[in-house]
Amino acid sequence: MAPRKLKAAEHPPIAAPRQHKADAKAAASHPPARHRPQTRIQKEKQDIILEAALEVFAVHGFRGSTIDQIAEVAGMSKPNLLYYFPKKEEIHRRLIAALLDTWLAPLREMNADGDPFTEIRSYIRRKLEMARDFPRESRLFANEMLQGAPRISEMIEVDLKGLVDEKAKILVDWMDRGLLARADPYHLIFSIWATTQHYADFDVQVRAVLGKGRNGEGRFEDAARYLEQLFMHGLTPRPRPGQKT
Amino acid sequence: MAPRKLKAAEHPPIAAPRQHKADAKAAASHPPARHRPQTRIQKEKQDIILEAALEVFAVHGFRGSTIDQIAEVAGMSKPNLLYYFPKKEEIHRRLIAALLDTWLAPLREMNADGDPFTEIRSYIRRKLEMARDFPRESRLFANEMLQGAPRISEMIEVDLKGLVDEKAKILVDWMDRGLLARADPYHLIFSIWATTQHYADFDVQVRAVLGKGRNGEGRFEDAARYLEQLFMHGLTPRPRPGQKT
DNA sequence: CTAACATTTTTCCAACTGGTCAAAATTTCC
DNA sequence: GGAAATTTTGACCAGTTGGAAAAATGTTAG
Repeated sequence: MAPRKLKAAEHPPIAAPRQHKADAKAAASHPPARHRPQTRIQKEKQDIILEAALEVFAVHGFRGSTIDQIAEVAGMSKPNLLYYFPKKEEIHRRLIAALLDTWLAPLREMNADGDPFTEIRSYIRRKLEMARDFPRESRLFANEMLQGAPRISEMIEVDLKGLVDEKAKILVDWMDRGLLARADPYHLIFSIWATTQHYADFDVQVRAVLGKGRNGEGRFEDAARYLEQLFMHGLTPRPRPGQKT
Repeated sequence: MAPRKLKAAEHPPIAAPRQHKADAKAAASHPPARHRPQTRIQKEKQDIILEAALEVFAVHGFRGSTIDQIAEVAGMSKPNLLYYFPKKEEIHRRLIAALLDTWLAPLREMNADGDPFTEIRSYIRRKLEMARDFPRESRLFANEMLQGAPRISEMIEVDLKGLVDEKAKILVDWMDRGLLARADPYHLIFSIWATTQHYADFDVQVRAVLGKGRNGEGRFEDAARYLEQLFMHGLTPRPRPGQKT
């Protein structure tokens, strides 16, 4: 199939919080979720706050961001914001929780039954689309990693590692069947993460280097083309002398 | 030649400040550099401070770091620290200035007269060594980028862009001569930056995914091997049907 | 030794920070 | 319409933050 070009993907509210299974001490949030689970208005306001928080946290990190900043971006007073999220940490936690899920979705889609190159190409494109369409999410994630992931160590050690282990197996299987050049599957995945997220996290640098020219929109297309070439050629199996089968 | 393994590179004091050409208002620093340029002791203390600041800034970013933290790591009182660097921003500025220079050194070494693959392989290895030996510097840089490079926009728009433009020309020349697969030289450089720096900036993630096994030391070796393969194969010129010459 | 200078510590401060609380304004429900 | 519940605001607070001032403590050259 023709490589579908990086189209403007629908912008799902990536930051939308989702209830995580809290059974016992029924949700620690103050006024919301006491008798009735969620008011329509409450959810709206919370989303506005999370949106604003994403904007701020993505740039300044957790410690570098202030509730006042977030409140201002959200267009409400600080006490009012604190009415919905009694703790600064709670906002951050909600953002991160929602993020990781969405962030790993593209990798989850990598299908063992598909053609390796089609799958990998699709994965790269999806990741690149996410870097383009959700740069703030990417930066939030990067910020967290830079700080040593103090707030999500468990998540990356379980959910993320689990998923990567699973997909690494698929890659190795493809390699075993000679459909893909033999290479370290983990580092292969790392390299896809790195090259795609780079365009979100280091956007300023990319823009600066490419100059003020017509790169404004073209850079993601160019990146897609380049990365596709790099990985497709780089991972094409080549019969080497002294290899069995 | 046999691929020299990633050896423990000498640890040059990357953070060592260097006087930048300030001619007029002779250096804004308070007590230092008034009559005599620099006392031996002053330089020592400044280096200790810069070291500590690197440690802190690299993790928490500019806004998220406090002078108290830096002072504590440096083993001195806050006012004492402020005696050497009257402004928090000044510390950061010095770090960044020294950093960018060192950071671009590997790229500067890429030699137009060398063999393309040797040059690129060396570049990748050097960058990977830097990610391994100077992760804090890498994170400091990443932090600055994430924030939109407010303090170094000029540097990246001039020095960095200039250097990349120059090296991109070399790459294109190699491609023209059929020594290297045709590809966007800018995105080629980006991909090397991304894949190598990833091991410093996302170290926690890399460690978590690779598991608690024997990866502790091996991951940089594995990464080097993998990246070498990816880029060497990915950039090998292949005569395609319908291509002139 | 001691005056001149360099360094360090103590004290202090105004602005900012995350967060509380009760009163006021608004919305919801009957 | 009005009582009850929800949302918003203003005043406030204790701890932190970047930084200033000045006194106290070295250090060094004559």
